[in-house]
Amino acid sequence: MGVHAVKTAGKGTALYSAGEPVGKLYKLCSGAVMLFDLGADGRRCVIDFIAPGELLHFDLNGVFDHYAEALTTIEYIEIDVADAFGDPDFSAFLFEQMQDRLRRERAHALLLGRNSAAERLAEFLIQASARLTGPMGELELPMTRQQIADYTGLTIETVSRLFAKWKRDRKLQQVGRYSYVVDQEALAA
Amino acid sequence: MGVHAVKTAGKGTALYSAGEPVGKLYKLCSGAVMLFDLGADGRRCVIDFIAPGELLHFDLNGVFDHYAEALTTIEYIEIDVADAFGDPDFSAFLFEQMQDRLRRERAHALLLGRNSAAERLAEFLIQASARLTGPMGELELPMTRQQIADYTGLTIETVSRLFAKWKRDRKLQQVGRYSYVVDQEALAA
DNA sequence: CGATAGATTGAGCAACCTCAAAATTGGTGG
DNA sequence: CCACCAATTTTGAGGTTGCTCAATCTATCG
Repeated sequence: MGVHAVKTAGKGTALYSAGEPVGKLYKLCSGAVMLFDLGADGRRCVIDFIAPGELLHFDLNGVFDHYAEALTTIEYIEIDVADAFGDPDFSAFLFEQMQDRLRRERAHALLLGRNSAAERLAEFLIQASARLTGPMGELELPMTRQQIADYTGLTIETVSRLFAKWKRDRKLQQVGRYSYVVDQEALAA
Repeated sequence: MGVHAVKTAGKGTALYSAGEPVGKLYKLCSGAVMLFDLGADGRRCVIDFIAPGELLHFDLNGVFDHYAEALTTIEYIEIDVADAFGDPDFSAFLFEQMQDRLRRERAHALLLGRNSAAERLAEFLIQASARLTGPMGELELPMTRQQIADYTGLTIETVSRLFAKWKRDRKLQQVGRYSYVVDQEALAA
């Protein structure tokens, strides 16, 4: 594998779209990326949120079957698909990343299977805390209410109401535009 | 990879359980297997249904994080995890299987994100038709209503009511204990 | 033939969605 | 710095869907 330049993209940039031929693999270095899909009826479903160090997708050929969009200004590396099979170290990395992603997709399905809106959203916050926590222990949620709704299978209004309720109950504190402090104990109940 | 004997297991056999140390990989030869998870509260969530030719899991070490149970009498092969890395052919197979599984998990999440019960269940039948169709074009559903409910995030009663309604509307015909003929066109609407 | 697990059907209700309006935020330019 | 605009979020009221609870029906197996 050769040396790869770190590229930059602004918030809102579409990194790739469904239907485009696959060219490169992307490894996120900083910032956050959202992966999503569009149903036949235009309904959007958020598949996953990507954190630094993770690969965006695992398709080495064919066309993309989902969309990737930067939630913040990001830094990332492009990796040529030809490099993927040659390097045994990279193969091992690829395998681990796929395992991780399978686990997360499973956790996501489990979240969506939960019946109550409160359980779904609490589970989302707990999952997010494990991966998107900043240096000071605060949770960074650089996504809109709509995107949270599309990840949890709820409406934006339901998400908004639950956040408001939890703020009143001191289970959730907003400490910045996108920063929260979460009482995981309280939310788990 | 050496020669592996084909093993057999009866309907209802637990192939592995969450928490057990991973030993072997399993490739299904005939029959159907259900993968599922148990929430902290005992709620069961069906992750996937496995068809012949597919691997059950992709964990090479550590402990299982889900359960696998035979839905029918099955035949399968056990593969030693040590063989996985050596053989390049098997590595490629493993990679393809993981890609397939990621796609299916994604499709599952998309299904669960749909808002109406009818859409979720119709999507399940359409997905199942693509993978679990028998030699004569009939859909084999060797799972209980409860298992379908746990896969679609619905209750058993809702599943039962929708099946009954679709049978009345001739969108679904039951031709055997576990066999159906599906009018995919009609269900997609 | 009885026993047991699974499936069906019905009635009532609560949770969440829908629709609508107001409030807040962030960005832009004067 | 302030005014204005667009986008997002919040809040409210009402309606529907699907869940809950409960009883009946069916199939399978000893």
